[in-house]
Amino acid sequence: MRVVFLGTPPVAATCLESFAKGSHEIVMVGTHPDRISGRGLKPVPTAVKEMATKIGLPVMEVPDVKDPAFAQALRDLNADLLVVVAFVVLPNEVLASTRLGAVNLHGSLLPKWRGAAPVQRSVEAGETETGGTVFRLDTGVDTGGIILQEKISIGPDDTSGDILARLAEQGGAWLLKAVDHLQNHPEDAGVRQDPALATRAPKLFPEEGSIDFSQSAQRLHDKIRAFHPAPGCWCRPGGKLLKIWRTKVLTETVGSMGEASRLADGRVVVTCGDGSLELLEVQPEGKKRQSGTDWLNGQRLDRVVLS
RNA sequence: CGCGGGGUGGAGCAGUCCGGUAGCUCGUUGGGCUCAUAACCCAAAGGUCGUAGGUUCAAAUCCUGCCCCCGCAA
Repeated sequence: MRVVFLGTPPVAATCLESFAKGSHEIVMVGTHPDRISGRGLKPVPTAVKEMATKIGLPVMEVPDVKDPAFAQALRDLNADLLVVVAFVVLPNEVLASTRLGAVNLHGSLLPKWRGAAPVQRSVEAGETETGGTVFRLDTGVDTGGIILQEKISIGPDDTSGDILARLAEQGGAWLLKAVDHLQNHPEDAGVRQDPALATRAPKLFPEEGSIDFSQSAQRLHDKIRAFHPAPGCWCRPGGKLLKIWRTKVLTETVGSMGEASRLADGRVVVTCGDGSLELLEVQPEGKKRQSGTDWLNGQRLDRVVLS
């Protein structure tokens, strides 16, 4: 089939790479324009653009999906299907621009965790299982009929980054399978989602990563995993930002709540509301990531109040 | 020219404002103590202070250029 691929972040790029190895012809790759980003505010191409360029596919930058010119450009491509991974909500005119509409890969077991951050929210909730869903796009947010759904497990120490990598690894194959299916059954509208089971997965914001050490160690551990590798969880000992990247849940506690101190063997732990967290990897403002032990070594103190 | 922090033995840091012996917490190595140990005691090795110039009797420290790392913001 003639397909147009739409996507932006690294996960989508990895899916594109493996999807491109299938038998379908990718007639165009659409992605966000280069963004002013990073230190120095230079324009940076999206991961999808870089991947498309690398494997020699034509790229189209899409500043605004609601622009009629976009829908027209798609119609001109005379494609059978839009394959969408982590893009934006598409208007009807765009969905109608191909023969069979559009399919999307979403990082959850829909109808659970609809929205921008399904993987992060499921990790934060302490779930042990999630997955990927390929469904037919409609104008709602992740509401369309389900073509295919695959499960993956979430380990007790897995981060959002780990799960996203796993999804990206398999996403292309899932998309291929779904597109093959639609090629043979173009009329299949997919399995309807039960709205009663739907939950929301809103985007993570940096300020939401603030750590309250009165919460249980397990809950904080889940949150820290969810916010890894972005935007990160943090606290402000002495007013300066300290990111907490990796932790381990311990039952033993030392010192008072919110206080980081050294165990006899050198491990650094902070007491929480229920249990404690060993600080495996932290990052002071303006510094590189380092082990909790290294960090406390440099503090010239035996204990540091984190919050 | 978006804002800001940083580069000092293997690691994390102090010292820089107010130039004058290279310091702290660890790690490593050797020895000791111990039934034993990641604990404790003793000792040792290990540093062109990012880099190139400048000022000075003297520069980690003051001045200038360059390289590299990171946080915020988007």
